[in-house]
Amino acid sequence: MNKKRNTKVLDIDALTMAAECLKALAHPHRLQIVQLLLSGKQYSVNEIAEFCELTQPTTSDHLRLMQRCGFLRSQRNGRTVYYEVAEPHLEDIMLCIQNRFG
Amino acid sequence: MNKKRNTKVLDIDALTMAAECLKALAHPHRLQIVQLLLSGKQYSVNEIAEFCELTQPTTSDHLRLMQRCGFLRSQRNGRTVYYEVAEPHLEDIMLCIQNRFG
DNA sequence: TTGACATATCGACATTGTCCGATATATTTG
DNA sequence: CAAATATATCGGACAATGTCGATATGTCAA
Repeated sequence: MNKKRNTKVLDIDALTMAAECLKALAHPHRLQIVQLLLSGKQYSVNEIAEFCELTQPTTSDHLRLMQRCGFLRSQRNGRTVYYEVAEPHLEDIMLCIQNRFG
Repeated sequence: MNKKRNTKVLDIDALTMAAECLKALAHPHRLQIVQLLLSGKQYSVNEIAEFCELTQPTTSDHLRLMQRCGFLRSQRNGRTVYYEVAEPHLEDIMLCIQNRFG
C-alpha cells in the first residue's frame, strides 16, 4: 500500500506550484532551450544565446528562471557554465507538447 | 511512411503557439478548473466560480481564455452555459502535472 | 596583477496579466 | 413587456513579466 501513485487531485497550493512551473515553460524561447537541452548534451550560455538569437543577459535570465524551479542544472567548467536538463519529467511534458503541435 | 509521428522537433512558430497554450494553463485557478472539468461532467459558470471562490466575471475571463485556445467548449442550455473539456490532450498534460506535484 | 572572456545581476521601461465593479446581453417567467 | 437570473464584456487599477544596456563577478592566461 501507499503506492502513492500519481493521478491525485491536487489542492490549490500544489496547483499554485504547478502553475509557477508551467509559467517557466510558457515562453517560446524557453521551450526552444528545453528542446535543445533534451538532446542530452550540455550547452554553454553563449551557445544557447546564439541558437535562440537572444542577447546573453536575456538568455541568462531565462536559464536562471528554469533553474529556479528545478528544470535545469548548471555546471561551471573554467569560465564557461554549461546547462543541462535536471528534471526527467520535462521530457514527458515536451512529448505532450510535440504530440499536440508537431 | 509519412506516419507523421509526434516527437518532431518544433520550430519557433510552433513553439510560440505551444507557449500560448501553456500560458493558458499556467494559473492556479485555471488548473483547478481543468481538474474539475476533467471529471467528465459539465459545469456552469456559477458552479465553477463557487468551486474556485472567484467572482463570476473573473471566472468567465478564465473560461474564455481556455476556450480561445481550444481547451474548453461551451454549450448553452436555457440561460445557463456549461463548460466542458474539448481537448483530449489536456488529460495527458494534467497527468504529467499530477505526477510531478501530487 | 592585468587583460580578455564568459556569465550574472541590476535598473529602466514597455507590455501583458489579473482582478473587480459596473454594465450589457441573453433567456426564462409572470 | 417587465423582472429575474445567468453569463459576457468593458474599463481601470495594479502587479508581474520580458527585454535590453550597463556593469559586476568569476576565471584563465600571460
